[in-house]
Amino acid sequence: MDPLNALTVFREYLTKFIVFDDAEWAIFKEHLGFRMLKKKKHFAEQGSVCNEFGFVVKGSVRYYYIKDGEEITNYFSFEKELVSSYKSFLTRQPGFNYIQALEDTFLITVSYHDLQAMLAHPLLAYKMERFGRLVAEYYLICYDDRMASFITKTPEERYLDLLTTGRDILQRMPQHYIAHFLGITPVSLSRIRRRILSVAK
Amino acid sequence: MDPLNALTVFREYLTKFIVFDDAEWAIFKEHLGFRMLKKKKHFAEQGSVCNEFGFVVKGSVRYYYIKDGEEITNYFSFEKELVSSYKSFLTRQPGFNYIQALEDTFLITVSYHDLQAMLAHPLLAYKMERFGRLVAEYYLICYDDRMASFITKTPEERYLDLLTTGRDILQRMPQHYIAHFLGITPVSLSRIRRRILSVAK
DNA sequence: CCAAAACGTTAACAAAAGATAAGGAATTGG
DNA sequence: CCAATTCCTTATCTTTTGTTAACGTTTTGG
Repeated sequence: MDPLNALTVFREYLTKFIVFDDAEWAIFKEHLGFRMLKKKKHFAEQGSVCNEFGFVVKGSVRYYYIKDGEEITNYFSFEKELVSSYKSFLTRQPGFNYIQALEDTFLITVSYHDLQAMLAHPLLAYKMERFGRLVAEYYLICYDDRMASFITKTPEERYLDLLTTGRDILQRMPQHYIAHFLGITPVSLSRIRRRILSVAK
Repeated sequence: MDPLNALTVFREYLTKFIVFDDAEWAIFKEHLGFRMLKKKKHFAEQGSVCNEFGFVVKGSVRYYYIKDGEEITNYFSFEKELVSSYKSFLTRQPGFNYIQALEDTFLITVSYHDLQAMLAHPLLAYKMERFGRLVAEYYLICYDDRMASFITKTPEERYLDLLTTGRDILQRMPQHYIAHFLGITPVSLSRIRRRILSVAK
């Protein structure tokens, strides 16, 4: 993956939240890192403080917890999405979840230290605060939608929703990860699929 | 409720996120509203754009959806907490949930229009962006914790957690609201309680 | 290329949750 | 103050999910 091209992709993505002029971008750029994460390697680990957030240029990751010795997948990120163990990153406390590359994954990263430097930089501070606000609001809304689906819908309904909106997840993730993402066991998801198929035909 | 005292409480609460000096506060204050919400009256309604966020000075509210004609309670806010139908407020689209006062509730409010004015005000813009970022990050973390509990825990475990951390909710909310908040039916919560009692003794 | 691991389905049984209804206690609203 | 409503529990029955295990298929990694 060509870093120059990756930067272009990232800058384009950021316009969703904020537009940096060339002078600002020149400074911003200097605070970025690049990271190649081999398949199955971790971006964040339980018990460790997450020191960076990332932007997926190519590849994908899953978020998971370990409960009773078992991995429970919680979330996924794909190309052109941000990645971080947000709580740990923001609070500087050890995190509870792992983030793992599911294929060779190329990331642009910003360390906590560099983010603070940009937030304190006279020429960037205002836009960085705004950027942070808009990103946090964006993810807040995502969480709100997801919480609502857990409160008001059955696992089967959540799976049906996913069928219409979860192209990447459905096509690129193994089913047992999807099951935990929906809040159920892999066996249960397999049964739901059969139920749906038998109704459909 | 005395508005002057309420403003003092609100200013103190805000220091959790940001400290306004007297000049800034003088401007900020002018953008606030006060609202008395009688028991059972709504702060936000399904299908309407939520035009304000609030700060609960006294009282409490619940958030709920209507699904298949039934009310499903999703969340609560008590004294010294913010209230809004966030997604609707932020996106200016009709919201999906109701917010209802559970007792006579006194709120300090900020309209979307006033918030935008403050975000655009030269003397406030920077701190308001920062304030917005920190608030959104705070709630992001709350959502993250709650999602994690739905993915990794059983309803019984979530109720046990609530017993240690949910004083306000347990003492001030009827049990059938708490049940939906935990993602289960009231009948099921009643059974869980019995199960716990029979184990405890 | 092959052995090992991972994956999805199915079955059988147990545990839990949903739906419905009934009864009694507590609350409420004129 | 009293009738009506709301609330919680309990019981019964149905549906769904969890658990464990087995089996065949696919994928993986040396």
